[in-house]
Amino acid sequence: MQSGKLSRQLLHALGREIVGGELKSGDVLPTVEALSEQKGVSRTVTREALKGLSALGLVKSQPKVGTVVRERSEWQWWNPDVLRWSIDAEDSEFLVQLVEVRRVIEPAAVALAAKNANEEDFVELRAALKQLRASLDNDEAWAAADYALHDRIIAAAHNELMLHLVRVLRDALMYSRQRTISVLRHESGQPSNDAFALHAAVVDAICQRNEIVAYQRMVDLLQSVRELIEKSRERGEG
Amino acid sequence: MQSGKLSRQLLHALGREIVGGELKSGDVLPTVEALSEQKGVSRTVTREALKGLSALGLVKSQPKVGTVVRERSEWQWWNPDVLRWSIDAEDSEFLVQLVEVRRVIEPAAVALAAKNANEEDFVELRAALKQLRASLDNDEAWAAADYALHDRIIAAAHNELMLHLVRVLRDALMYSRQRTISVLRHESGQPSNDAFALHAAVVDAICQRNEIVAYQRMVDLLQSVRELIEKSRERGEG
DNA sequence: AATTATTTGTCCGTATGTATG
DNA sequence: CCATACATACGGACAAATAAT
Repeated sequence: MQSGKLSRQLLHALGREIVGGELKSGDVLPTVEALSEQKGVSRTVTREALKGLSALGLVKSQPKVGTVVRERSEWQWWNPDVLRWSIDAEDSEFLVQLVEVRRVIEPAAVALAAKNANEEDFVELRAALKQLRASLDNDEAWAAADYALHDRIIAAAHNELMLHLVRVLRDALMYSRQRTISVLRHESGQPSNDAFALHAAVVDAICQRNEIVAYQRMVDLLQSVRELIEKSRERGEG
Repeated sequence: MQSGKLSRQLLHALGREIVGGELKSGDVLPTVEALSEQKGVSRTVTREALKGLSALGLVKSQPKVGTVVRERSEWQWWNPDVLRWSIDAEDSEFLVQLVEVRRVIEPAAVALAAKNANEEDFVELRAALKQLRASLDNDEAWAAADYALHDRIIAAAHNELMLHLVRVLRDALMYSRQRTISVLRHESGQPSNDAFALHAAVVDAICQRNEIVAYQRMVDLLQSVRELIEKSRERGEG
């Protein structure tokens, strides 16, 4: 019948219900038997789905009591699925928090890059910056070069944990922006000498291994992107 | 027979083998049949364990090919279990990265607190700071007050995602320090007027809503803690 | 291009452990 | 201490997918 992964489908369905708020903290899910019948799947599938929810901290299963939804504070927020379900829930407050976290995490990652970057990274960063400058006249090329540069910057931190964290964050933001197409066009800002200068300032600070300045320059950059997005919204493009 | 959760035990056993490096990227695990027999559990249990590993991004299962260990870049590093297994692996490089991430995340969280704290938070923060000052003559009370203050600071950021991130990070660090007892004694530094001043500077910056200064003051604080730990190690207490 | 072998994915009848009342 | 209800565990059978021949 379904294409493979029945348990994954059920996992996502239940995950969305919980994160979306249809099932609230303390609510008890139907028994494995009942759920299986409701969804038309076997107990094995249901059990695996509940196992998955349990691993994400969304529910807790106990004999006799059943499977209950846990507090939000117990959820594993930094799991990609949980993040996506949260975005799907269209909670504007959550989106604000997501953007907010990016605004402090990325500068922090840049500060780490300023600390850990080696000569090789400097070369790569300057090359990526050069590519960005060469893309001033092409929106698509600019977006690609912008993405590549940001990626290079994080990689220069030489920290697997930070790299993964920023990636999860970036993926979540990109997913959320698939919903507001007009913003997507501006996600990396418009090509301009000003925008380029902001990027160059970040790279310069890293190459000087100045953590504080690197942090501040990234804050400046994100701020400018934010202003561009807000302006485009004021013009009714949102 | 066994005490509940057989699948969880198997999940942890396999997780440790993978994260610990005994099973390397690309390695193929035994079939469900073989694993079940090896470990003396049913196929149901084995399947659930593999499902858990899959959810953590540690493995990928495909018909005919089997269950293969994925690249480190695919792992969900910010899952508490993955972090613990990584710490158990005794990879000194990983511990360095963990401490490093803390060194930039906590200041970032403080910067966020400086942005989002309200009057109520100011009152709470000043109270926590007062408590810290009152604990200058007692190591245990100091540690407790220090912990409470840091908690208050993060809470002032009013951001669920950041709160959870810092908590996961803190839990991981505390877990890793259960192994180096002597460091544990100094985890919050020694009570001193200098240490208190560093904390007060952080709180002051937050209350002035100065993100940059708050960030820098937290960097200073963590740096001083680091110096204390290093000194204690030089004295042969590590 | 088709067949086969292998392995995961799925289903379900049954048995056991455990906590509640 | 017993009865109940629920999760947990077992294992035999079948379906689906895919690599290799």
